[in-house]
Amino acid sequence: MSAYEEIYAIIRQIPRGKVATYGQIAMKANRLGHARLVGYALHRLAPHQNDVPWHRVVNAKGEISYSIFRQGGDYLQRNLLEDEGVLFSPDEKINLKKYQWQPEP
DNA sequence: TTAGTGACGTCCC
DNA sequence: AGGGACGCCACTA
Repeated sequence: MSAYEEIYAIIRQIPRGKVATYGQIAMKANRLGHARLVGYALHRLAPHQNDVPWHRVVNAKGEISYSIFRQGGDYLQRNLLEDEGVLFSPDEKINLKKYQWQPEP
């Protein structure tokens, strides 16, 4: 089981209507402080891995982080989240206080 | 085997 | 308050 598969497994646990931050996932994957790995794992995520809710992963500020090379991707992610009931602030941010996933112990 | 790369987080002005 | 710089590890060619 590679480190990335661990990360994917954790992201799969994010419930519908909630979001998680990269740092949060890194922490649960026993990779404290390695948020970049989480980001890279998602970058490497193949399109057919539809069981991984990648759109529920945002940065620590509650903003959408997406590859700048994929144009329009941010719009797609926002759309998917709004579909699940996650509302955005006027400045395109998510209220983490309200929507951040709090993993069960 | 070595080097390059990549969806972030945090500290310091 | 806002912006800039650095660090970190896994994976591919």
